[in-house]
Amino acid sequence: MSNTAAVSPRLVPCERCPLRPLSVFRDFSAEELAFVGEFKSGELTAQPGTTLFMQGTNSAHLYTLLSGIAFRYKMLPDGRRQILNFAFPGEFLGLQGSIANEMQHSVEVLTDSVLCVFPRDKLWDLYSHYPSLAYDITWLAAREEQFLDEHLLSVGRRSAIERTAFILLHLYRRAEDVGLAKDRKVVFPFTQQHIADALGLSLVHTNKTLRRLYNMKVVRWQGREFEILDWDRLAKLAVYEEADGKPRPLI
Amino acid sequence: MSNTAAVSPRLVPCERCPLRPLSVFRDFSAEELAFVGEFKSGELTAQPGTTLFMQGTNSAHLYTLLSGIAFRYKMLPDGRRQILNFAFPGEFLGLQGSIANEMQHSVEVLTDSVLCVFPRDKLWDLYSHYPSLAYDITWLAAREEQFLDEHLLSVGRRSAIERTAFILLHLYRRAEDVGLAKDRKVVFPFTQQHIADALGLSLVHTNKTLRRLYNMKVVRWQGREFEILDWDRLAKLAVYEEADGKPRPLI
DNA sequence: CGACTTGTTGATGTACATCAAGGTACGTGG
DNA sequence: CCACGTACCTTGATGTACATCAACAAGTCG
Repeated sequence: MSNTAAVSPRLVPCERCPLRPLSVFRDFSAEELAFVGEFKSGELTAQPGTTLFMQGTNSAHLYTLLSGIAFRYKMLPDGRRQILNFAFPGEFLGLQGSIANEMQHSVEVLTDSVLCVFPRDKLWDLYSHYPSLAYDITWLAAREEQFLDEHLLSVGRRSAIERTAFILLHLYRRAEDVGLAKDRKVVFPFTQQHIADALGLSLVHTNKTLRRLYNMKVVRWQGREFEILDWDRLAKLAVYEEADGKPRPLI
Repeated sequence: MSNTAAVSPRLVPCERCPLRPLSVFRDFSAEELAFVGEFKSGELTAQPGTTLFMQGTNSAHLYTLLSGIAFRYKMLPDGRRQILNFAFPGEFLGLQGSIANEMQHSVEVLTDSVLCVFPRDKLWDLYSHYPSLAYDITWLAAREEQFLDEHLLSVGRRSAIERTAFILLHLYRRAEDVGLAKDRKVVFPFTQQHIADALGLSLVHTNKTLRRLYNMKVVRWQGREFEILDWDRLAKLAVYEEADGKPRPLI
C-alpha cells in the first residue's frame, strides 16, 4: 500500500451495495443482506495513487469498488507497464489472489474511492451458504474475462487509431453504465500515459493518435473533460460491431 | 458447428473427471459424484477443425475438455483473428455465454478431443446445491483470467522475440501440467499461423522469429515435434520472472 | 496583507531520425 | 496442396529531444 488509505468508521449500508442489482434472479433476501453485512469487515477510502494490490505480494482482502475508478496492471522487471483493465463502481477486485498465493497484478486507484473490504478466508463461507452471491461473483468474473478478450483483440489486431477509438468508446460506455457519463460527456481521470499503457503504444504515438481523432472532430479531450463529437465515426474507426453488423453489447 | 462432431454413447465415468483433482478442499463426495453424473448430458468427440462455439451465436451447452487441445479466438469483420488462449484437458468452456446472450468468441478444436457436455440451464442448480463445484468453476475462471492477463502483457509490452519465447515456454508448461509433455519435448498441434494469431504478429514475422530462436539453438520445432533445448536462455528471453527474480508460478 | 514574480513539476504537443514489424512475392518440401 | 522458409521493400510505431502550458509553491515587493 502506498499513499494514504484509511478505514472509515461510517459504513455505507449494505442495502445500497452496488452488487445488489446484479443478483440475476431476485433482490437480496433479508438473510443474504445480513450475511453480506457480517461478511464485510470494513470500508476503505482511498486517494488517487493508492495501491490496493501489489504484484508479487499477498493480500488477505477482497474489495468491492463502491465508488471511484481504479485500474489493474502488470509490470515487467524493466519497468514496462501494461494496463489490463479499468475498474468502475461495482467491480469485484482481488479474486485472483484466491487461487494463487501471490497477486499476479497490481491495482491502483485513480480517483477518491470507497471500497468495501471482505476477508478472503470467508469466501468459502459465502460459496457454501449463499449460492446466489457466489453466482454474482462468477458473473462478474465472466464479465471481466469478456473485457479482457476484447482488449486483447484490440492490442493484438487493431491499428493504433482503431485501438484508441475503441478504448475511448469502451470507457465512455462503461462510465455511462454506472451513471458517471451522460450526453456523450465524461470527466476522465486518465492521462495519456494510462491510455498508452492500456493500448500497448508509446506515449508519443498515443498523443499523435489522439490528436488525429481530435483533428477529425471525432472526440474532444481537454483537461479532464472528454466528449464524443461523432459517435458513428468513432464506432466505425473502432471496428465496433460484430461480423454481422450488430452493435457490440456491453454485457 | 463445422466439421464432424458426434455424441459418443460410451461415456467416460465421472470418477475420472479431470475436474476432480481441482476440488480444493477434498475429493468429490459420493453425492457430488452422483450429481455430476446426472448434470452431464452427454459426451462429445470432436475432430480437428471442429467449431464448438461461434462468436455471435448462442449455445445451450457448457463443455469440459476431457482430452485434446482447443483454442478460443475472436475475429474482426475483415477477417483479422486474435487467438485469446489455448485450452488443455481440464478446461471449462463456454461460461461466458451464461452472462451474455451470444458468445463473444469462438472455440475451435485442434486435435481429436473428447468433451463432457452440460446443459447451461442447470448451472444454477449446480451453484445452489454443490458449492464446492461452484468454487471449482470460479477457480477455473480466475485461472483463465490470469492467463489472459499474462497474454495481454505479452502482446502489449513484449517484443516479438520475447513474446514468442514466452508463449513457447507457456505452452510447454501447460502441456507438461496435464501430462502431455515430458523431458522438454511435446507434440504440438499448432501451426505458425496459430502462434502468429495468438501473438498479434504477422505470419512472416513469426516465422523469422521462430527461426531466430532455432538458430540460437534455444528451441527446435520440426513437424509436430517441439523441444526446448536451452530452458534458461528461453526463460531469460521470455522475461519470465517476477520483478524480484522468482520464477513465475503456473497457478 | 495581498499581489506579483519566479521556479518547479507533470501533462501535453510536435519534429525528426530510426527501427521493428508488416506485406508481397516466390521459393521449397512433405 | 498446405505449411514453412526467405528476400526485398514499405510503413507504422518508437525514441529522443525539446517546446508549451497549467497548476502550484515559494519568495518578494508594494
